[in-house]
Amino acid sequence: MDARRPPANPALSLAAPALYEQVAERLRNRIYAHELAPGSWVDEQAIAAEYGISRTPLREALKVLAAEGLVTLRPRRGCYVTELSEQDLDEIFPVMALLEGRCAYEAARKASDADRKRLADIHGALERHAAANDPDRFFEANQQFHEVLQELAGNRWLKELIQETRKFLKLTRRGSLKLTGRLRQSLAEHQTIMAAIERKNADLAGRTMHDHILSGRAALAKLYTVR
Amino acid sequence: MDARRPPANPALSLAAPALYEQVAERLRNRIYAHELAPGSWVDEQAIAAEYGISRTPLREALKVLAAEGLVTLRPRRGCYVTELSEQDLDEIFPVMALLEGRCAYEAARKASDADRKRLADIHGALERHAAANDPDRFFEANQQFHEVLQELAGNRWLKELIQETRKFLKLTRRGSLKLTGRLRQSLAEHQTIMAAIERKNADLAGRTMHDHILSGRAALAKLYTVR
DNA sequence: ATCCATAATTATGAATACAGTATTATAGGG
DNA sequence: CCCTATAATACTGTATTCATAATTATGGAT
Repeated sequence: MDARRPPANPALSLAAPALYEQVAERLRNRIYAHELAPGSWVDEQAIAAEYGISRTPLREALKVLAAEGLVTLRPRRGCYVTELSEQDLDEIFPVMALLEGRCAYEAARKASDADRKRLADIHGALERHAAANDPDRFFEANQQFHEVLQELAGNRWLKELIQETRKFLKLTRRGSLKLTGRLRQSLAEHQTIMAAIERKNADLAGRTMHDHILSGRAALAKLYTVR
Repeated sequence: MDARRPPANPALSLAAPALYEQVAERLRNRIYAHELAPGSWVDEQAIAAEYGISRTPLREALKVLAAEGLVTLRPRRGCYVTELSEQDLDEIFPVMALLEGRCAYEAARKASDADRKRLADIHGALERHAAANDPDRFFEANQQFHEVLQELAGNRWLKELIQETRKFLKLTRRGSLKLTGRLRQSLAEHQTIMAAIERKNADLAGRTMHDHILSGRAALAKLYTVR
């Protein structure tokens, strides 16, 4: 493998995303929306036709999704949407709690006054949406809160592992925030986390975040048993 | 997306791996061996010709490697082997320490007497190879030890995150075990871990494993500065 | 001689075509 | 009537072909 090309300076590419990437993104969303249901077969020809593309970029997109774990490729059998078992969830959430807990710990350690202000603002939005009983916006603000923490933690790899793990959680049913009491409980947990961060108590921030995630697992479990 | 196919019972596939998978595996090994050097351009045509295949499965393999992070695909520019900076390593190792630490913790909690025996056996091999000053076999046994811990921890997702993170570490230079004293130090750390597991002290096992990984980072850093 | 504009080349991205295998349908026998 | 064996079909996996963008080479101007 000789360098027949120049070093090709590593300037960041801001080129238009490749077709396979766009397709992968669209498929991700359809999977998250359960429009492509867990366990179901993915019909290459049908989707290619629907998107007005050939199977080539579609298949490349499926390879990406397979590497992410959202679909499973069975040789000569085709592509199937990944299905998570209850046991999977019981295993994923603790890992998520570990990662997000560390994230909160690091964020609490490293946050500047300005950072804390930013977090407090988002937390304020969280409180408003909880008061208004608006699960969708609460969800939005919640996600924002977690993303800011990931930024503040300042570890690109930690962040990526979290986001990758989150992809799996997106495979599950949504709506646990709509359970009676869950919104309020989630808010209370966030208040504890926020308080720990403002007091610059990293250990406490980490621990409460850890428990917050596990609490999310419990809520999801209820969602499955209740209805 | 109607089910034009039957449920297709989810029997595990033991079919021959697809060509793109084999190619991905070969490329991974070449990347790990630095035969494809970090930062270098990957010549699709040359490799396709070398392997006697068309570009199609090769490109699919590259998509997989890109999703794993081993290569970077720049639209219309081609494929480049990922290059890790010192800062990347400073960020990856703590995450690895977190994951492996938890792994050791869980393994120590859950291990049966038979499991501890198995670990002790591998640890024994570790001691022999250290005494014989055989870094390569020490490396092998070391990897085995960690893999067994991952099994014992009993969390598929934790294991997968670790292995995925390990892929990145494989991008770095090997041979830190050949540094004078490192083999002995690594063994000493393993002895502490093993002792904690035998005493069923999960907290200690987790903490010592955590520090063991960070110690690996320090050794790697030396490798870069010394020579 | 250096720099810029333009032409030629080369590589990537995507579509189409083909081969081989798994699945489904059909026919025959128990 | 059901089960088995065989043929037909459909889909996946791979190769080939084509279009387009990026890179390199060439030639001319300053």
